[in-house]
Amino acid sequence: MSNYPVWYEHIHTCKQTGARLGRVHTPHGTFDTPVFMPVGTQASVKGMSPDEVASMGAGIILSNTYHLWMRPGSELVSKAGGLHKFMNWKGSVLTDSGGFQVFSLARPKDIVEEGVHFRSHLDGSKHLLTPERSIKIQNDLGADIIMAFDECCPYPSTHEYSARSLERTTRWLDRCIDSHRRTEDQALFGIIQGNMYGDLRAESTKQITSRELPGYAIGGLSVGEPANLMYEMLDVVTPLMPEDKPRYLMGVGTPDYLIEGSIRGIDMFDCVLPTRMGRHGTVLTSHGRKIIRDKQYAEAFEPMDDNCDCYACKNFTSAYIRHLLKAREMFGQRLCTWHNIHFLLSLMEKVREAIAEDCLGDFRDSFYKEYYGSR
RNA sequence: GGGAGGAUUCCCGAGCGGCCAAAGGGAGCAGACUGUAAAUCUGCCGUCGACGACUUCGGUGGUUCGAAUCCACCUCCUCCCA
Repeated sequence: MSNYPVWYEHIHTCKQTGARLGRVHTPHGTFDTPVFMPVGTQASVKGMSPDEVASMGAGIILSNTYHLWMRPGSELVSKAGGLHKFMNWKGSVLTDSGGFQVFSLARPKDIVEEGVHFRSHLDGSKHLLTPERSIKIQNDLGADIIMAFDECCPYPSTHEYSARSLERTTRWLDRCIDSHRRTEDQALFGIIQGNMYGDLRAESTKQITSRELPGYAIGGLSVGEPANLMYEMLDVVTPLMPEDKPRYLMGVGTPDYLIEGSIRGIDMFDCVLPTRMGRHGTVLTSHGRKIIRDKQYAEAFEPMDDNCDCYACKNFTSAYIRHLLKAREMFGQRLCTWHNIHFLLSLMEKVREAIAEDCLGDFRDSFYKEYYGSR
């Protein structure tokens, strides 16, 4: 069917919006797109067992090169038989390259042509992460999809810096391609950068997609810029991307971004938001965000979301879950996480149905009406 | 019966003459969270018509320009000796 270990099967394009309905095939199964990928940075979706995550319908999860490199070490994971076996996840896995850590780690970081000098957040020890090393680690981890080592430059950044950063990301991509050793069962995705500059985004897209790869990602968005700016960038980039490869918008996960991204032709999304927010006591519902920890839910003897059929909503009341959260019982965090992941997975399912029926625009309108409310 | 210590804002607990509406915790309240250094972080937390004013530190009186802080008595706790 394809020369790649991971390939995209296009099923339908929404006549109303142009959104893509598809299916991605990997060595560990297939999943329908647009898809939301829960994040399990340290080989675990925080608080959830793999069975629980799978039972919600997740076909693919994310994990992280940097974290697993620092602990327990990629050789150990390799010895264990790879990430899938190590964590007993039977679906697909995507590993991020550590590129995002270059951007997010709040400590002196030295970005040079060779790579990035890091200090471990665990013990302060010094390390150098390079494109070659990132790929080697990801080869050891054994995910189905691995990501190029890129530089995700912050917002705002100057045009000049963003341009230099973009060029470096492309050079790093070539080094990733050259050092990739498991091309038969691991698909390497390139990452488009360019910050918030249309011309740079276009240039980066041209450069990255000129390399023959099984998929492409858009990085460096959703880093604090206004929503309109992100949509503007997507409108520049997605039309320039090949139609026969999956398109992954990195780090995006609010319901509105997922819908708007889908409309703009994105196939894959990931975000820590549902798990982190869940642990912090906030849930996404069909009626908008609810800080379930707040006093207003103290006597809410009803589900967090009356339109939800997740384990938490089917079995427990807001009042009970609020109590668990206030009492710092971990089950409360688990239930909120459970609900949030389920919420986004089921949102994507509805998005896919709407694409199939050529009415994603209508779906968006009715979803927003309910989510943001007119109350 | 004798001796010693103590009572501080919801709780614990600093403070020991002015810089004290009173440290610091906890609890409470509100908010943030977008390729996870995040079971985290931030703000508020005496009252008010609030960049100022007013009422507080067991009670009542004193000393002092000025007291949660010093003195006297009272109330209540705790501990030690009989």
